[in-house]
Amino acid sequence: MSSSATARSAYHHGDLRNALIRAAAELAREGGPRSVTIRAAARAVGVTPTAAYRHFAGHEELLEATRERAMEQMAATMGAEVARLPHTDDPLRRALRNLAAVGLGYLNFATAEPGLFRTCFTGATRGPHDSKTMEVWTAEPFLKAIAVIDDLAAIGYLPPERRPMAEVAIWSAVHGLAMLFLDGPLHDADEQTRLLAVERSFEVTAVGLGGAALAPELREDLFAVLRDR
Amino acid sequence: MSSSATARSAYHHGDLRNALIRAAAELAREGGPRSVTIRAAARAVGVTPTAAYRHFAGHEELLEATRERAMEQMAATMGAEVARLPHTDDPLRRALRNLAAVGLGYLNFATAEPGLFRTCFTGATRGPHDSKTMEVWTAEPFLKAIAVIDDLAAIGYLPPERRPMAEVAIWSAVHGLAMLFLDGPLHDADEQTRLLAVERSFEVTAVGLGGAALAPELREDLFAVLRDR
DNA sequence: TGTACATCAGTGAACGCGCGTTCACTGATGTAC
DNA sequence: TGTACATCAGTGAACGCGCGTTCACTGATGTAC
Repeated sequence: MSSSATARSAYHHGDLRNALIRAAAELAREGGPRSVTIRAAARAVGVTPTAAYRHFAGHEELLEATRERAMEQMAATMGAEVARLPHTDDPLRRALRNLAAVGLGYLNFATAEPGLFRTCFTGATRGPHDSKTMEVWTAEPFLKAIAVIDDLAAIGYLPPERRPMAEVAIWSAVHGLAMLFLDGPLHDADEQTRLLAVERSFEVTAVGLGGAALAPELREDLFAVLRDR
Repeated sequence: MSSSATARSAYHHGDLRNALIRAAAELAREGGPRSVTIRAAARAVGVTPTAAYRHFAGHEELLEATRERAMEQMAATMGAEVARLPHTDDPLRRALRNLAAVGLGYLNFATAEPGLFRTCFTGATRGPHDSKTMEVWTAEPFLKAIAVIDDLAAIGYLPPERRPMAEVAIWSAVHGLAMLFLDGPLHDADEQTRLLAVERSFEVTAVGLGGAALAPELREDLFAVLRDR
């Protein structure tokens, strides 16, 4: 019985580290990264602050674990958006739909979970040469985006001379849009205005990458993906 | 003598409100918006924290004044970048150069003064219907950008059906790029990589807005603006 | 021109807050014999 | 199978910190007469 996860004694929690991370993520969800404190997390779990120091070196380590958890949830949202895409045999259409879905998932996560979204981008860069910095690109959400871009390159939509920094252009557009929704002038915009902003941003990016206007029929197909949130 | 600004008594400061804002801006410059506190600003000026309450209702009001000051400095950086543009009679070239210069000024400010840059986007949105929200668009930096876009529309580069949300697309691209430099994977990138990122982002946005590839000669002219930081 | 006095702009001390972190400790667990 | 004991994972109290804010106060200023 003592080894059972459900019937643990009150004194020995049994899974305190994960419980603290979960509590911290909930704090982040409600109040952003600033709300993530050792004391608050311990309080939520019903444990003494000191107990947390058995599992984390300090506050920063708890925050980092919370950040990773938030990243995972963001990747899941993005993945879900891609997964519900209708099937098509047209590789260009598929690649562009994927691009739209990935970006849409990013935006949906940002607006649905602003606290977690902000936590994703907190304390990522510490000292001048912290290894965390480059990790951002290797986090799951970004790997998803890069895979889509590779597809666009593979089918020739993105010619080799325009391949470099394509991820930067795409991520900038999407992340900047998210900031406009969260902290900027689009904060109180209605659904229609936001949709228009998403459509135009996506079109500008897609056209800018491809180098020519989208075929009207393709354009409509992609807008349909964006509308179907 | 008592009315002289230089020979004020030690007891009566004479310009404490502005002195506190200046001190707060310096704190923001060094440590971002989180470093802006009433106590620290008062300390820097050499005055009791209580004295600040003669000039500000509380901490939030000081932070807001600091934010406005940071915005002004950002607008000045952008304006300087536009001002040093070489003259040309070609209206399209001029409009696109202006766009490049405005964006470049934004990026230069972000990388040169990250603390102030972050302060610009802090606490901008309070409650659900705070009037501050919409003010972001009417702040000087954004008015500069909108004026440039209006020029692009006036000369026909931006046809009416693509005019809506053009400022969103542009601001997103530039702001997102700034975030990549500040907190993202481009944080430790060398000058050449950053320049490439700026060039590609600018090109993608310009092409996406215009709907067709840039003439090679025009493209080179704009890249020259970006290189000449 | 001189002076009484209202007003203005500061001081100094204190409050309560939540935080990160450390200390000596104790109850629970599981293993060696 | 039973028990002594090392180890593990918590408790409870306390520390110092900087913060926002308030209180009763006092020194400086300038204006009415």
